[in-house]
Amino acid sequence: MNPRVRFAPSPTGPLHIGGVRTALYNYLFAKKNNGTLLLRIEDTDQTRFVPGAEQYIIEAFQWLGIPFDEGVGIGGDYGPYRQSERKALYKPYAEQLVADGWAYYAFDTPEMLDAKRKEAESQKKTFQYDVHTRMQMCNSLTLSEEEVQTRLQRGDAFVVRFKYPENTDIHVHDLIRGEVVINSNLLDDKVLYKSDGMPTYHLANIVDDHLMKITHVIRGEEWLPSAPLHVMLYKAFGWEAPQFAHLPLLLKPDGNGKLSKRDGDRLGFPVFPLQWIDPKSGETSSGYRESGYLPEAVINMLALLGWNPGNDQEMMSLETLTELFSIEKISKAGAKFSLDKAKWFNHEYIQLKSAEELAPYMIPVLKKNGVECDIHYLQNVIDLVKDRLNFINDFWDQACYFFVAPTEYDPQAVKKRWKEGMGDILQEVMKLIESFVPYDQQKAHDAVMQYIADHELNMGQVLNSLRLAIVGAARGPELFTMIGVVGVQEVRNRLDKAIQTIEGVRS
RNA sequence: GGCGAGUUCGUCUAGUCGGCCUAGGACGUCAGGUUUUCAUCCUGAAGAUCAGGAGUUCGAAUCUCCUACUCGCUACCA
Repeated sequence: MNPRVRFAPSPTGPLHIGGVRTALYNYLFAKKNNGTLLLRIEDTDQTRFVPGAEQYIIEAFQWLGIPFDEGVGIGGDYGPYRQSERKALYKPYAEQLVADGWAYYAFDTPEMLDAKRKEAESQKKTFQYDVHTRMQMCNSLTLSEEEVQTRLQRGDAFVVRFKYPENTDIHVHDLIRGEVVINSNLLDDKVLYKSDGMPTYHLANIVDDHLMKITHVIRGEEWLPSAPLHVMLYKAFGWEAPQFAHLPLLLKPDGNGKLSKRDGDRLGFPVFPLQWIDPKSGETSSGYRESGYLPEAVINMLALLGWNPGNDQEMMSLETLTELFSIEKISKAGAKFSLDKAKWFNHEYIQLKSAEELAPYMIPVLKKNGVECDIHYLQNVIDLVKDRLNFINDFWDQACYFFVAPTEYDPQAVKKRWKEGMGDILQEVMKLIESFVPYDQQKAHDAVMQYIADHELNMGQVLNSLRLAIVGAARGPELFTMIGVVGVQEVRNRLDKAIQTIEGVRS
């Protein structure tokens, strides 16, 4: 049977990069095995719902190039795929569990539970609603049948809690961690169905995974502690449980904690695929897309954070990753996010792209700086500077002088290169360059070199001074190539201006 | 506190069921080289006694046990 896997985010905000990796692994696993990947939105917590989050999630995966086969925004035979739209479906399952003795109604109010917790705390203990305490609480196990019915009919608030069997070892077989065993006496009777008529994650998850014929649950390690509950639920329903794989966590670059929303802007890298503006606070969180990352680079980097192909290969397209992916090679320990490595990946992926492919990315960068230009000119410039780009957004910093003449000249470079009388020398050099019409890079180069040799000039000073006039600093690509791209006439203009500015100040 | 998981260079990791590991690669770092400049690029170097301890064994990063530390969970959140 072909596997069916799901990515099931909660629309409580922007999609975390750790979530992206979880989705990616699900995708890779599905594709590798000719399976199906579906997107389910788990919006059972109405209090945490954030408008726009769902759309954000869909857009993020579009940008990343991770397509879903089924689910919200796509459709499919197992919908609806939004849990809020499946609300009515869960209650009978909760009731069935109660009827079968796997769960019970609990009428304890939040205040009562709070009091219990405080009381336990004062004795330096922790209150847990479990096999040891449930008979002291207000529920269908302790109340009479009539009382329970009365309360239910009266419309009293209630929740449904899972009733763990006593002293039973629960085995979770995890594809990454192997056998995990825990005794039921240690577990608390989790709420399955809330008083607001919504299921909790646990119930909705199991019911939907079953109904949607999910074969493999690949999710974050934070779910490992509740996995025993989930296997018990499958047992209680008499359903075959899917295979579980709990992924290692993505850790923050400094310290050891889980990578969180705050870390991104604190450490200078995005934690979200796309920029996100919080609808309530208006606070902006940066995204990979807006920071100038290529989706291919983000995917490659993420794939290697907790997985490897078993050899030294690092550069891998989504297709290659799919080919090579296997759950067995997923590591157990959490992985720290590394900005340097992310930067390196992005640099590599930019190099892989042609100027034609890169140009569409650069046009917005230019626009932001008030520049519009010919596409061929742009491509020429890209060819010249792309090997020095780590991010798309570096383009302006690395290439602005191709579009706007410099107005300032790096004083350090001026001091070092532009010696007395340089203006006159450059006038001569410029005349040589202008003598080739149309511009001939090789000939111009040779002529200038000859001139420098004949006059016993310092090559570094002459050429860098000319560069200074064009760029405004001691940087940039090969001089004569650059002159060809910028254009001789423009170089002439810039030189005149530079001489005027630099020597004007001097005299 | 309880429960669970994890622990190889600064970071990501390789290390198939013990020997080929005097622990390999990549990022980063450092040093050279290329270049008229900067960046790129190339070459090289430093860098983990495999968390610590005990055991099994002719032989352990690889098996067993103990300890330590880190993380996760411990909500009518997911």
